[in-house]
Amino acid sequence: MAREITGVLIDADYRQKGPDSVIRLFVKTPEKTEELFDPDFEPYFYVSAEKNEKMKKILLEKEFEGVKVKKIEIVEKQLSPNEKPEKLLKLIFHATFDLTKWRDKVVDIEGFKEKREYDIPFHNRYLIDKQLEPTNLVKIKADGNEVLEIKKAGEPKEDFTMGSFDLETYSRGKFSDAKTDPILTISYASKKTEKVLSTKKIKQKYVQFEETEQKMIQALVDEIKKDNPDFLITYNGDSFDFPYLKDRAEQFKIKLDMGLDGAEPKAKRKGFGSAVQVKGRPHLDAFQIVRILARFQVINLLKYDLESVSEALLGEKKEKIQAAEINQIWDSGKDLEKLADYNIADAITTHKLTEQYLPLFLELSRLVKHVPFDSSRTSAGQLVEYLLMNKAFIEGILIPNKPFESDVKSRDLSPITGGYVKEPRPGLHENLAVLDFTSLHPSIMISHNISPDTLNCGHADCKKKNSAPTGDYFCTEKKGFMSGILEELFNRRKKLKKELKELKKGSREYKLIHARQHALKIVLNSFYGTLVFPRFRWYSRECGAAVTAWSRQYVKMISKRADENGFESIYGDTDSAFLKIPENKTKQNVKEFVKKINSELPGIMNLELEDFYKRGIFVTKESGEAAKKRYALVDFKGNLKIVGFEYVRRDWAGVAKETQREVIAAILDEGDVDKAAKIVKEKIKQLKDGKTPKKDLTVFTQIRQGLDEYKSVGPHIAAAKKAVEKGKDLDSGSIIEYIITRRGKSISDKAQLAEYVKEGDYDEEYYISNQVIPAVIKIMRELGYSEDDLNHGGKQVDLSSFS
DNA sequence: TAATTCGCTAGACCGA
DNA sequence: TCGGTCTAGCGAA
Repeated sequence: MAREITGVLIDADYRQKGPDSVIRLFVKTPEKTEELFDPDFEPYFYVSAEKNEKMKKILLEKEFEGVKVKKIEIVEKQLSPNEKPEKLLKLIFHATFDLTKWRDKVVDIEGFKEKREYDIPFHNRYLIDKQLEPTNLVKIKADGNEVLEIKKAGEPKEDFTMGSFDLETYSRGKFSDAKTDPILTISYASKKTEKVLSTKKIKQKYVQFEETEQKMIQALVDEIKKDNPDFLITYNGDSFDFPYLKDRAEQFKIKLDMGLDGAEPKAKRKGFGSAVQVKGRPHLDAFQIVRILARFQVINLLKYDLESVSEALLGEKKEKIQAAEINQIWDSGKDLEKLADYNIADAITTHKLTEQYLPLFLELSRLVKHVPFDSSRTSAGQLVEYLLMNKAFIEGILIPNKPFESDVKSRDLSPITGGYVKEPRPGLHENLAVLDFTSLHPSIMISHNISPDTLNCGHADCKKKNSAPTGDYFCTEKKGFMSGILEELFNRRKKLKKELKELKKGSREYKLIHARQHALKIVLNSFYGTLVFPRFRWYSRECGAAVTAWSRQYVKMISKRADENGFESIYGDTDSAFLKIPENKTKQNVKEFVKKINSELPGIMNLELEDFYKRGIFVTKESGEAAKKRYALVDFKGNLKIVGFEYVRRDWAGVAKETQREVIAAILDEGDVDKAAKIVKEKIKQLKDGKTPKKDLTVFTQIRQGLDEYKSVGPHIAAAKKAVEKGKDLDSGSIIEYIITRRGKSISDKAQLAEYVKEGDYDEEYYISNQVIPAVIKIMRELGYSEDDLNHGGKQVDLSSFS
């Protein structure tokens, strides 16, 4: 009996049914989430040959490791945007692993020219070919659970539900080992319930006592099934909670059938690590989400444990309980309440965190046709690649292959020249205006129609009108494949931003549209970088080089024009110009200047007045040249903007960073150099007196290689190695928090993990000479102070003589 | 199988 | 013990 289903497409994968790989969909309807199969969709890839008919005959007979092709169609496709459609073979298979076998062997057949689209994951292939948008509605005609017809059907009105869980484990040795160490408590949180399962009795109302660990794990599974959330959320569940839970469950022979079809969580290789999938009830790892946000520079934190993230993103302070303390609480049976509170807080925080960012990832899913499981673990490359793959499919153009390793290597060896950074005029400046280009790289690509397929089109007119400073030029007659999609995305975002102004902040609609434009922003900003990413399918060195060459030309032009117009251009970095407004010029003059420039810029390119500033300082390096990418500004409301300096770096001690900030504030905002000197002297005195607290002495540095791979062992590596000997679990990726103590010869010798250091145990000489003084001296020097002046006597300098 | 290049700085390393 | 060079990390855009 045929029936019609309308619901939200929440997940997609495939199952093996006999010889066939069959697409499986999870569709959430108002009643329940349905598991459906689409048996009509088959794995395929393309082959072009010298003689198609002949090749077809040969291949139909062929058998590789006992596997034959299911059927072969002859289709017409463009091999690239500029080529005429031509005939080629579409090899269709029963199963994905048949395809995998064939794609390697088929290259050896005589007459073979090329293979294409042989490495698109089956579920993604399906979503593209059927033009479906995960997390949006689909309308399905089905016979039982078999899909007869499926198409997209707009946006859902309902929000998704989430359930998060978190484990607390015992550590018999140095750290928890699932082979021997039990799970102590498990928290679970959703909109409907908050509870902690525990094998010890704890008095809070939300704690549910279970006699054994086995029963506790079973209770978690039951809880998830009962609560039935759309998504399952963890913080670092990909690497810790799920692998641990699976290991323990196996030992107790418990089936973790928390998936919708009764399936157990399954680890899947993904990027550098692995991701854990729960079928039909997608598992989203909030830690992965946070990492992506960090990569896209949506957030920037000292470290990414749940406590730091909670405070920074939710504004909620959360106390961390160390593994040793968990053991102690458990063994003594004292303070079990504290452990339960901690455990439930983890689940609740994880839930809130995901709630905040889920809309963004849902929009990314819709935009690039990724299931949420994938979009929540994506990369810039993937986002752009899938957008282009989708466009290629729609236009009947074949997707380019991924490059060979040899190509990747050679591409790696010839980087392009990047943006232009003007050497600043060092010193203190008054009355500044900062101008910058809005979305410089995308706007250049759109305005100059930069795309691999418009490159050097052969038209004399295009060469005359649209040549990059590199000598390459781009077609002005035909819209480019890449620049075309960029323009479309750009216009969509522009429209959304306009809509946003009409909406009430905080409303559901506002959040939705905001997330949508944010998703577009992330993708728009990713295009240029992928162009020169060696593994990118649409890599084009010429296009990338043209973008930056034009960017250098434009930013230099602004600087020059500013000078010609009676301003003084003092600095600029990639897309900006810093102007000093002289006595005889006004803010209005700056605005007029910007307007004039904009009337001359091509296409959608736009110069923006970022802001006016009362004062700014640029400093001199040891070499005597002015330092780029380091400056501080103060606006007319007294707000400081500190860029590049130690203050914004996590690998400097808080005492140095804070002193630097206060010095900058005294000088820029109050114009009081002597106050700045006093601040420094006071901090030095505190250091000498041993009064500076640990937290202001801690330096954060990430380990970025294996501990044994380092040629040069810096303080963070030395501290980490010592800690590993004591049993800490530290490796590539860990962020080391260390302090320079008094014991040892070199700085590395003296470095110890902050958690092992007692208050007051620090090398004050190091913190004075290697932290505080270097952080402030460059700034003070611009105003006539020397290191001696700071360490010893006072010196009176009048600020007015420097401005 | 993590988008790019430009730039600054500290501290180890190494040979004289 | 010194001074130059190299390794390493992080930030700007």
